[in-house]
Amino acid sequence: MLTLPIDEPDMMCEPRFGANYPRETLPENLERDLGRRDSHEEMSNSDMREELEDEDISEREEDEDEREGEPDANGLAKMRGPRRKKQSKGRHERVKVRRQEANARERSRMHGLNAALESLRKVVPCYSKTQKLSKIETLRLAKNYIWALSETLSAGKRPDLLAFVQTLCKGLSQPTTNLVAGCLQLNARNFLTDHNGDVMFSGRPPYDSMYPYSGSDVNAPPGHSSGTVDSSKPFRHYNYGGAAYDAGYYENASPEGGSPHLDGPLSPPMNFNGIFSLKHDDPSDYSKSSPYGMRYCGVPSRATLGQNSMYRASPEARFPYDLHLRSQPYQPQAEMHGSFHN
DNA sequence: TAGGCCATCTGGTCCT
DNA sequence: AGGACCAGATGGCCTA
Repeated sequence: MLTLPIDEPDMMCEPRFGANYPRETLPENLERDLGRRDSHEEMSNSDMREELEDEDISEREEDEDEREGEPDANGLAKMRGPRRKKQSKGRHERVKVRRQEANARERSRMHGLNAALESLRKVVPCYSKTQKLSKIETLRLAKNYIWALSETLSAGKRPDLLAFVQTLCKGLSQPTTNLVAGCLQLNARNFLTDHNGDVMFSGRPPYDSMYPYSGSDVNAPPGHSSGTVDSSKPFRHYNYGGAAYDAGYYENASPEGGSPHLDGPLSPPMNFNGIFSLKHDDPSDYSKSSPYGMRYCGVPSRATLGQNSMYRASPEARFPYDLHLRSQPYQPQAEMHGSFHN
């Protein structure tokens, strides 16, 4: 549907998207519009403007002030109301051309907006060329992603996968939630979206077999009663891999409610160089060097992820997620790149 | 076929 | 005056 290539330079940095398109690019669109006109068909824009200016001169003489001519109920001509200019052919054409120029500008502006949105798609999790997130879902996911990363930064600890994904999926539609789950090779049914759009944990985390709890009850994460999970409460955090995580790390976590850790003037903290090794590579290299292994993950279809989904985490599966601290070297990203390649 | 998503057109408003 | 921005309307395409 885009009529302009989406691989434009990063347009998110441009203050005004539409203004980014030079006027020289407009005639192509404009000509398309102008091609519908039944007159001036062989005329360039400049030619047309010149002609219209000429017409303006004669217009001033030609246009006559006109009062509402229709007679009223008594048969008398209406003499009140604003004077209306008679629309000469030239004036009508000029208005038409101006409208078409405005349409072309508006199209360009929207193309710029879409290009920026496309570049946003590429930097949020679960980018797929074959299955694009909708505009609204892209914005929601981006917001959640920023929020989750901010939380991670402010906590200064390795984030919990499921809680991170829950934050990512908050408010997203079920298909998008499935998409995120698929990208992360999680079972989407483990974090269901309730009627409020809140994502709730409703099952055993898929990686608990990979990262068993250090506690005695291996079936119940800290904060949950043995063997049962209260899905009405936010998913809490586990210990895995021998590392302890705050039970309240994402407590009250909500992208809607603002970060509880970001009350200061520097909100949100974006100390990329201090904690994360954030690289902004060309999208084509994400699969090789992205600090976030979720990028460029291929999802073959919009099919709902079920219990038998190919994305279901298996004990052999690696932690499909390598958001990590510099001070905490994590397993090589190369192990999982194959899974995420688009 | 209904609903979601999208591009485009259009008129209004605001700003320079 | 002209351009950017915005929101409503409309029609096309796709999918469940």
